[in-house]
Amino acid sequence: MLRMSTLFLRTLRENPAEAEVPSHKLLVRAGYVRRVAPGGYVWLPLGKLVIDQVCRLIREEMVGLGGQEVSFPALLPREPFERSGRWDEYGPEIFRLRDRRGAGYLLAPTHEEMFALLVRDVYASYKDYPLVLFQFQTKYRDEPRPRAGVLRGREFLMKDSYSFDLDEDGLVAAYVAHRDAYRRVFDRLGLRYSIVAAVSGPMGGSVSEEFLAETPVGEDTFAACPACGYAANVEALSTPAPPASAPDAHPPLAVLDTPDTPTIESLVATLNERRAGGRTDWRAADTLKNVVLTVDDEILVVGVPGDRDVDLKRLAAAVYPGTVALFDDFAARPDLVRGYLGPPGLPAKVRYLVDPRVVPGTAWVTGANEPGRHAVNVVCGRDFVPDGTIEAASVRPGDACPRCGAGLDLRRGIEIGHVFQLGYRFADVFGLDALGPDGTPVRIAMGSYGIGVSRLVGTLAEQHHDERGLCWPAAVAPAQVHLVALGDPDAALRLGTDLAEHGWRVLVDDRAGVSAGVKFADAELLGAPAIVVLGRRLAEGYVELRDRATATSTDVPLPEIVDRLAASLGVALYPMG
RNA sequence: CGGGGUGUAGCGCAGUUUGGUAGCGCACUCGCUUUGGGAGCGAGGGGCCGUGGGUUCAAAUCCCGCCACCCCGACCA
Repeated sequence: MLRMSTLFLRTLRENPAEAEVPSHKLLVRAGYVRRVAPGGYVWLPLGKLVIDQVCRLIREEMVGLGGQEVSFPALLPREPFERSGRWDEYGPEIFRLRDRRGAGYLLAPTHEEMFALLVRDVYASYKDYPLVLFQFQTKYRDEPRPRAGVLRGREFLMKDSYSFDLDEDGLVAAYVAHRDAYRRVFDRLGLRYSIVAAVSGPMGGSVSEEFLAETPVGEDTFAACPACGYAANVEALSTPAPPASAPDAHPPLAVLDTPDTPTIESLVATLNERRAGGRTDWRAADTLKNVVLTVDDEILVVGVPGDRDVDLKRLAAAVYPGTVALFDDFAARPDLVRGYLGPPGLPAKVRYLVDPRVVPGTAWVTGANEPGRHAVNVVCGRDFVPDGTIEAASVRPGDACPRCGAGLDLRRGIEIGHVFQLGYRFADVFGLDALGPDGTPVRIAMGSYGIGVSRLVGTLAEQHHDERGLCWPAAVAPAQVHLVALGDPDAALRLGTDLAEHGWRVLVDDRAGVSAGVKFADAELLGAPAIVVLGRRLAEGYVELRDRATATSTDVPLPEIVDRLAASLGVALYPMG
């Protein structure tokens, strides 16, 4: 039982100036966290209780699928990460440091290497597998821009687990078990989320899905199909290609003078003014926009329909692990005519990739590679042949679902979990084998599965709050019952002790000399799901039971309060500690 | 990385234009009153004015550098 009179807590009446998103404002105002560094937060007693409850709940599910808990250091030697290539691949996101002898270390952004090495060193036989290990560990990533309180920090708590199997079927089974366990975790937390196809990034491997909690402040955009339920991160979304048609069905290519038309908008206006090709219905979608980029040090030109932009995140995912940047040194490349680029006549050595919508037989308006000139009826497959296709065009609501063709919705979400079938990437690097029954080594297939625990707390606050404050799900609330003592606190303390003995986490506001209004406001801000007021009707044997989420209240005879709480909380009970 | 904004007590802010010993609200301490929706009166404590340099008799205030935080842009061929 916690007592407000001694709890290390000071609520704030006003929002912190630095906070923008609701969860950040409320977690600071309600005294759950405080910022101590860019992207670094201290968890105060109430916040720590929530973290612990979330960990407990996740741990139950991980143990439930056969996982065994370990704990690695966050401070790791650099060699394993050099061997896997991620010392370089992760780039500036890794916090690197040296010890007094000059040896290289890092603060781990994730632990695949270490788990692969550990299992290799401990296990040797096929009889040892399958295996799932997990840990709760602080991760460090030098984010370019920490944001939104605990939603994107540079130091954060993660549950990461790793599966080790003798074959691909075993890996799939472990993957499915994790996916199911994650669904149970997030369902028990009352989160609204979607499981979406994802790109793997520095993890490598083929199959990966993200769990995205829907909220307007989310940093990930994903496409969801209202018809068939398909969902994918926009970075992983594939574009259905229209059927190819005969390239000869179009009039021959013609070059027009189109002065002062460096943008798609100005080009379309000019085409319509000039009645180019006898038409006045030219649209941006009739043009082919050619964007010059660099991938590492190589120049890449990407062609997308003119009504779309190149989405650098999608492009980066498509060319990973290459690093993408916009090309801007046109002065050094006079053969790349800025504003008037087109695929026929591009320098031969420049790689040219197009959006999947640009199929053979489609006709476009493009630059003619001369200042102030464009070409019409530029037909793919006749006038130019791209080097390939690439998923780089921006995704828009209504784009076709790759599975069923219906129009997609675009939504925003926070990545709260990610599951990967890594396959053999790390096992290959470290020689992770088991000796098989026939005496030959069997390479171990790995999976990697993460839940951002500290981010999850921020996400819960984001999805469970109202204008008065937080509103925790009972499963992880720092207190499931908040007792407000309006007169002498003795009765509340007795009831609190009683409720705690029934297994509830209880917070009693036993502060002396604090007005009822302040106590009510604090109770609503702190967000316990059930609030019990011991006030004016206590003498008659009644207390008032308030439901934080619905803001409804009823007077309940004192002897019935335990049953009423059990009914309204409706969850399994977990004793504090 | 670029642009904009902001750094003054634990929190929210004024003061900077026009240099002259640092203020308000909340929070905190003490006293009296009040006690079911952020109470009243009175008396207090607490600040290297982000940081380093410069100008000046004198700098929160003017000048230069740096750091941090917030927002926007990461952008179109």
